[in-house]
Amino acid sequence: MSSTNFKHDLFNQFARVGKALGNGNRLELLEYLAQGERSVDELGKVAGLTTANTSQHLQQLRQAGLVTTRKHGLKVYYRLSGNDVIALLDALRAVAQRHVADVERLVNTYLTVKDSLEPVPRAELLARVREGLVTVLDVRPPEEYAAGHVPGAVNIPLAELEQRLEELGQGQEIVAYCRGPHCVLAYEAVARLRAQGREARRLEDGYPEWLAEGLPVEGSRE
Amino acid sequence: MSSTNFKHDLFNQFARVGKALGNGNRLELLEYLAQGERSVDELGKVAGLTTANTSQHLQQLRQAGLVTTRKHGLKVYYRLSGNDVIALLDALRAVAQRHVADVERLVNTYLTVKDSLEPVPRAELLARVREGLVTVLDVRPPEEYAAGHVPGAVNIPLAELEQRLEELGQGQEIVAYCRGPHCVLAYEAVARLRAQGREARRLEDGYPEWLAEGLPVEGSRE
DNA sequence: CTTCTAATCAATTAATCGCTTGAATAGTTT
DNA sequence: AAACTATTCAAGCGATTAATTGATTAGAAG
Repeated sequence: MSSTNFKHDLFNQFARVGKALGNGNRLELLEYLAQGERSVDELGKVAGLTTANTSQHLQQLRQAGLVTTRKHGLKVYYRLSGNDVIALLDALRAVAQRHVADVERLVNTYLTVKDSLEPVPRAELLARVREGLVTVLDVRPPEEYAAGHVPGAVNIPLAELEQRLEELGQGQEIVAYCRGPHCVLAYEAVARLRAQGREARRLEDGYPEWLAEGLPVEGSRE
Repeated sequence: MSSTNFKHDLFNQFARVGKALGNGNRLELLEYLAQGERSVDELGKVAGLTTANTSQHLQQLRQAGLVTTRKHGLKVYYRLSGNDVIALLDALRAVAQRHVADVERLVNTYLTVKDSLEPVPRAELLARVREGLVTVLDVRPPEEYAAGHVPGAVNIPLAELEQRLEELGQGQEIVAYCRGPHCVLAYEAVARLRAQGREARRLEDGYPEWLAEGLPVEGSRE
């Protein structure tokens, strides 16, 4: 095999991964899987796709090496192949945010208006959690919280936030997080908390990035 | 706009970048551009594509925000939009190498047989260069070397390596590098140097990663 | 001004992709 | 065993992609 053929073959293989990332629904599925293992049916429901369509997209992701499966009874559970997939997703999103004008505009008009403050770095949050100086709020759905979360985080889905304010330590700053760097839930939570007179900020990125950095995690995920 | 629509729109925009990465020829073009700015014609020649085809692929990359252009006379020069694109390419290749069996096999059967030693970390090479304890060999084509290279690196294209051995400091270890983590040229150079009784290793990854890490660089690139 | 050159544009064609639909497979429950 | 369920498979159809070809545009050189 000549080195040119080698290079072509190799880069075509790399392109398989790129192709898998070239569909919005598949990227959404990857973000949901970054919260923890899920079955096809569950993924279809949360992503708003039919089971058949979900299954086909997952097959694509699997062939590209981005997810792995295990079977239990009738159900097939999918999960990310490793934390490096989280890093890849983050690199993709970072490039898109910096260089794709439509992304910048979407983020500015939908997210930044809700919270324009700098997010709290993970290392800083970890230190403050250990000193009990902050309340951590996880606004994801309960099953995602159960799969794994920042130690000591309180899980309150957005719809219940106003009714459960007293569960969040009085007089403490609240740091909210969600599924990733562009998750509306955390932005919305921070806006609502501030409207109630609370001091609130977002955690930098989301739970998957906390996990990928090797920081301590609570929950059934390991 | 509902948050579901926002999410779909946003992830579809992210997918634009993914799509751009979903073609082997485009990934090769990105790797060549990571060495420095090039014109369409030059890129077509080095990638083995027609100018028209090259131009179309570059348009795709440009619409995805991965490259930018400037025009000088008849020529249009393309360059990467930023170092974060290098990081994205590396994340993609890393995931593919770890999770795509065909990549693993290609790398093992074509690269690892030429050099199975651990590459030299960039920080270590930088320290040893400053102490004059090592010879750095850049095996890329001269125009890529001229666009930017590791300080003090000697540029010898592979075809001239055996004839120009005496240009490489006697009794010193040689650290060779090339275009990126899977560049055949550095692997081949190390194998040939060892066959000549020289002590030789590869630099971890390649020049673009050196640059992206903010380490000192020589050449017309800035 | 004419000729040449680099890049882009536009159209064509075959291949691939995404979604839907319904059948098939494999496991569980009654 | 029959009925139910979760997932995959297979086929169909419209949309999109990649490479080629030739025309067009814009700049340089003679």
